Order: sequence, then structure tokens, then C-alpha cells
Amino acid sequence: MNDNKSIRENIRLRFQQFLEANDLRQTRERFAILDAIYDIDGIFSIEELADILSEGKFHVSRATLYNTTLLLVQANLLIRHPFSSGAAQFERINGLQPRSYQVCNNCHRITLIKSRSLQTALDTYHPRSFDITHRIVYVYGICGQCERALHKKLKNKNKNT
Amino acid sequence: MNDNKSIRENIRLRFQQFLEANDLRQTRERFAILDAIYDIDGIFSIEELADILSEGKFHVSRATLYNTTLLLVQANLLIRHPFSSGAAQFERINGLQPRSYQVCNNCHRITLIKSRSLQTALDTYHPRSFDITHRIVYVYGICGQCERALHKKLKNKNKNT
DNA sequence: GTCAGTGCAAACTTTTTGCAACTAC
DNA sequence: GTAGTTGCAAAAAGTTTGCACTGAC
Repeated sequence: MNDNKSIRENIRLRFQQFLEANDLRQTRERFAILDAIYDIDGIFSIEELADILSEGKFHVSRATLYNTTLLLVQANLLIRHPFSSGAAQFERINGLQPRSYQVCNNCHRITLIKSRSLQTALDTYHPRSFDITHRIVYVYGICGQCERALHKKLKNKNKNT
Repeated sequence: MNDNKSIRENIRLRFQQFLEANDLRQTRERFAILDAIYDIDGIFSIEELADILSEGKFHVSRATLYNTTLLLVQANLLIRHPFSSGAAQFERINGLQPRSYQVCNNCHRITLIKSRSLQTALDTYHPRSFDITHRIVYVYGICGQCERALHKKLKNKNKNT
């Protein structure tokens, strides 16, 4: 299937339109960065993005990476996650569908939630005088694996008292 | 109403329980920071938190602030937002109720959404083997004010062509 | 040809770390 | 008394900025 290819074309077109609408130039760097981002499956940092690009023999400076990721976030082609305290973490978005993540407070593992009911529930929310570009849900908690580990730990602790 | 006071007591108790459960010490600093956070209404940075504390004549080092905010996030008494690229932005949570935010891509203004339907929709989501502590929804888009401004700008641009 | 965009490196901001002093348990 | 915590300051990590050069329009 060349579904993936057509998604890319669509993404590139949307970025192009965004640049035109905002009187910004269509540079090789900007499209190379967009392409690199759509090569990455999942969450990445600026550092990792720079690595991907240089592997592909395309060098861009830090300044340009920061500048372009900011533009992509504004263009709603990229999201910025609230995880971690160090480097910013990004993830590409295809656009309109709401994305939901399950985040474990303990092991910090992040899982994409694919709940039909949650999706439709979000779709039904329509605020007045606010033009939605995308929605993200974070469900924080303790995953099954950590739950069992913590439970075991607690049991051992009480035993020793 | 002393509702506020009882919420505080409850929060302090929950932090205390969290510390005990994790074999962590109950220090003056930790509770002072928790108190300061619950004095702040809305989003704040580490810097602002330090200011609030020193106004209250309580000095704590950066190291302790970073350490304690991390603990509070783990204890689900504090959330960390994905906004901005510089300093981390935090906000207290009372706990169980899901929180929803409307974020403007243009002016970056953040508004708390109080939608009954959105709340209940989120409440109906129950994943298997995942113990939810809290949920946050971010609805990104363009606010009415920016919408009008951008529209006007676009009109002027076309006029000049 | 002009000026927005880029690269580079330096500056700056934010966060983390090491170690001595302190204090909760 | 013994760790876990804290403060301080230094180091590291991450991001922004200034300026000269380049290339999109």
C-alpha cells in the first residue's frame, strides 16, 4: 500500500500552505526536517531529530531545528509532550483525530490509547468561538505491571514490621 | 466557608501518606512547598514558586524545589504542562476530577474548560489493568479573538496583491 | 537585488549533581 | 546514631541569540 506515501504528500502540502499563509519561505531545511519527523515512529527529542537528519546526510543547525519544530507545532503537524523535565519531547500528528495517551506515574511508560468511545466522546465537544485544530488526552495512573510490583513491595514492608 | 481549609488538610494528608508509603521523610521544606503551591491559583514556574516561598520568609534551594515538585507530580498533587519550551510550568490538582484546557495556538492563552459533557465522557473511559490517578485534556486551536485578527490580516494581504 | 532563513558559536537559562552540614526517624 | 534531605555552588544540559553568509522569492 502506498497509503503512507499519500499521507506524506498531504502533510507536505499542509506545511506548504501554512508557510504560504504566513509569508514564510519554503526552504530545503524546513521540508527535510518535516520528512525526517515523519520517518520517526513515536516520541523524539531535538537531539534525536538531529541524528536522524545527519544519518540522512542532511545537516541542519540547532537554531534551525528549534525554529522549525516551533513552526510545525504552530502548523499542527507536531505535538509537544509534557513528559520529562530535560529535553522537549515531540511526536508527529496526522492531524484531526484526537490522540489519547496512557502514562504510568511509576515507570513512565507511554501507551497510545485506541478507544473508540473515548474518541467519539471527545469529538462531541464543540466549544463556541474556538476553532479546534487537535485534541490530546493524557490518562495518568499506575500500569498493571507496576501495580503488582508496588503491591509486592508493600507486603514485604509490612512483613518486616 | 472553610471548604478551602479542609481541602488543604486533605491534600497534606495525601502527601503525608505518599511519603510514608515510599519511605520518604516528612520535612518542613516539603510541606512548606506543598502549602506554597496551594496558595498559587493557576500555572506557575519553579522561579515563581521560589519567589512565593521567599515572600513567606521561607527559603528553599533550587535543588529542593526540583526534588519536591517531582515528588508532588508522582504523588498526583501537581501536574506538569507541555506549554512553552523554557522553564517547566506546573499547576496544582485537587485530584480526581479530570481537567480540560483550551490552548490557543496563536496567542498561547490557556483557558480551563468547564464542560459537563466532556467530564462525563472522560469518566466513562475505564481501561483494563490501569489504575487511573488523573486525566488531562488539551484542546488546541485558534481562539475567537485570534481568529478575527488573522482573518483581517489575510484580507489585507489579498487586497495588496 | 533584497531580506528571510541558516549556520556557527557564544551567551543565557534551566536543571542536575557532588559534597558538607543538618535533621527526621 | 544513621541515613535521607537540604543548601550551596559548580557543572551539565538545553535553548536562544547575534552576526555574517546564503538562497528563496
